[in-house]
Amino acid sequence: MKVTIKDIAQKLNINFSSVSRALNNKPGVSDETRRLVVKTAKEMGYRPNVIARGLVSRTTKTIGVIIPDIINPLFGEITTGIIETANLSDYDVFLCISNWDCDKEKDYINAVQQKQVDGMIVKSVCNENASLLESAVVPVIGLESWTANNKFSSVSTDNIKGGYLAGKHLIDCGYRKAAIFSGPENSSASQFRRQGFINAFREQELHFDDTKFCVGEYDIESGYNLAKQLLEEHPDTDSIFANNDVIALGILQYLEEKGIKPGKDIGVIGFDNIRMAGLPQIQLTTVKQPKHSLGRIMVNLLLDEIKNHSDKNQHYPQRILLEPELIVRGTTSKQS
Amino acid sequence: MKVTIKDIAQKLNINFSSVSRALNNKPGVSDETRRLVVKTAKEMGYRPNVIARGLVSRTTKTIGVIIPDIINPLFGEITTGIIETANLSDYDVFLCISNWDCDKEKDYINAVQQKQVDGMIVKSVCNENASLLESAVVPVIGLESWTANNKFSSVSTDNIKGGYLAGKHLIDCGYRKAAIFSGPENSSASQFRRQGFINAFREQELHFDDTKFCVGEYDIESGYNLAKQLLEEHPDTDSIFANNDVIALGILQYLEEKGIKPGKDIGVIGFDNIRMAGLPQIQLTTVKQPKHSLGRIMVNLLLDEIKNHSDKNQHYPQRILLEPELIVRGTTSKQS
DNA sequence: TATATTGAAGCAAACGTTTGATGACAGGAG
DNA sequence: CTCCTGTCATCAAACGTTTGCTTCAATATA
Repeated sequence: MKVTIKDIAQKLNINFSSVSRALNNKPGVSDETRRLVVKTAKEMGYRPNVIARGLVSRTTKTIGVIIPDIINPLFGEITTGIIETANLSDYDVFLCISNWDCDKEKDYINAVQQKQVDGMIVKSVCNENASLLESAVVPVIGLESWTANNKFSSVSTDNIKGGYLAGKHLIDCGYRKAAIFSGPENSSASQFRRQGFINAFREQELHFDDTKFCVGEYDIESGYNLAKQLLEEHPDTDSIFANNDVIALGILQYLEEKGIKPGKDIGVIGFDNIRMAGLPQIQLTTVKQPKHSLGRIMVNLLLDEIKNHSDKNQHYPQRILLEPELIVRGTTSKQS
Repeated sequence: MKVTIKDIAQKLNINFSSVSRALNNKPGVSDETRRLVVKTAKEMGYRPNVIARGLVSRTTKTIGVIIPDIINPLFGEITTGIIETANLSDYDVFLCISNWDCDKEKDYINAVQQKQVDGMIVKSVCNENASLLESAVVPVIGLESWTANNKFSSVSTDNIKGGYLAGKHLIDCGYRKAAIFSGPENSSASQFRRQGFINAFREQELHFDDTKFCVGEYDIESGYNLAKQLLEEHPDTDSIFANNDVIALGILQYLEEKGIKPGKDIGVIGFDNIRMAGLPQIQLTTVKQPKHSLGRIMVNLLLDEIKNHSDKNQHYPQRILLEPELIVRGTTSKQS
């Protein structure tokens, strides 16, 4: 049976509030009773019921995390960063997987609030939920969800710069007929990456052919299918910027099957720098995101907002941008 | 401000218990008040406080999941299966990452119980925590943690059979001087895989050289390092059974760098069948685990035990074994 | 008409904590 | 000897629900 504060009090013939104060190191109990309480609490195997505590303190030391996918190692690493950082401050994490589904995301946003989380971190997959997030009763940190007049803070890799790095690198290598493979969302992330990419082309007074902006899913199959489709329709394409590494892996799969050599016959650059990208068999050129840092910084920001949540008026949404980094490997190379 | 059941009651000038009954479709309220309550509850944006509800119902509709690593896609897929299945029954998931650390695992086991989870799923990384799990106040399902006299149920791929499939396949291909690369744990999983593997050798009256049972971590680097070490010390090794695909990827990385052709010069077989294993550049022969099913079945088993948790006496720990499947790809082939 | 039956509403306890208010008692100052 | 101060303990309310019990009026039954 679960032992409560009252069980301890009864056993010691004292009032249960003394037990509470003793256990929480609050003043108002003599050293002797305190020692005694602590001792018997341990003996009886007492574990505070944090949900009862939460009822009165109105905090649960829990944050909700809503992400679209946990199999993609990008989110795996970000989530690891989130959980590790949260744990340092004794917070636990409700993990929810929206599976890129807008309705499911909406349900989760409501559900975690019902569970009285102290705050949430959301990688939103659609704009329709923006107002739901803005009207949340707890602080919200968005991952890659900055829009012009955001009501909540957001952390992201600098996607414009990341896109630019990708574009610039392709140009430097001599590629001129590039394509972009984007994920499904019309989120800021993919727009910014595209924008940065095109900026790089403009800067050199080069033209990016908009018909080569291809939208698919964020998975291997999609990369494979888009590559097939694109290269059949536009065989002159000389390079592809995949919006994430998983898509790029799909591209590489198609190229391998067709005997097209990435880096030689066609340039491929990804985004994220998941671990697989560095394998010698893959050697994917990519733009690195500081994945663990993203998680860590989001949590720190969130905990800070939780702390100051009472004085609403002094809350200004922040936008934090982390630096991307170009990682050059074998799937791109100087064209002669 | 958060709106409570009492706010609604006050607005409607009725008692708050009627509101509760109305909202929960319990008898004892007239249809008219029920309609009225439901309507104003919606208008006022009422969201039940599930933790207060949990205090009285003594359940939280939450399960704790403790796994060692979320970046490995194996656990990513299992976790996805867990979360999706749990959600179907309106359960949420506390996700904890032990990072293969025994102490951290212990802390988590205690922490999730304090948070009053209704049950937990644990992939334990060390035997020391067995008693902690057995004395848990809530049902526990182990992932790959069956021992002779288990007190809690456990779900696992049939690792003996999986090991056997791997061994048999290597033998069928003509490999005779095999090595095993194991993860760190002395858990049942790795022991069973080894045992099955050796059974296959015994069955053919072949000898497995025990000095080639190598213990490392479950990551790419470890696979790389073990491969380097093994092949320098035992250059006659003709095949390696990696206890998971990530280790195998590390092996392939080493082989690639050395110009050794997997499947031709040396056989490599993994375990899990993560998605990367099927990439044409990788083509890793492996033993497939039904990852999503593992998650699903663990949750169903757990929810069942939660339902019947009251009558302790009729609780018999079950052991559920799922079928592994050999997936033959390019890193093994018939030797002449 | 008197009594039993029903249905709807209200009351209050309980879940396990935290915490402000109150009380008892001792020791020190005047 | 009285008054004040401070320490430690108890009391009780509160957090937001659920739920058993009671009350009350209206209706049905005899």
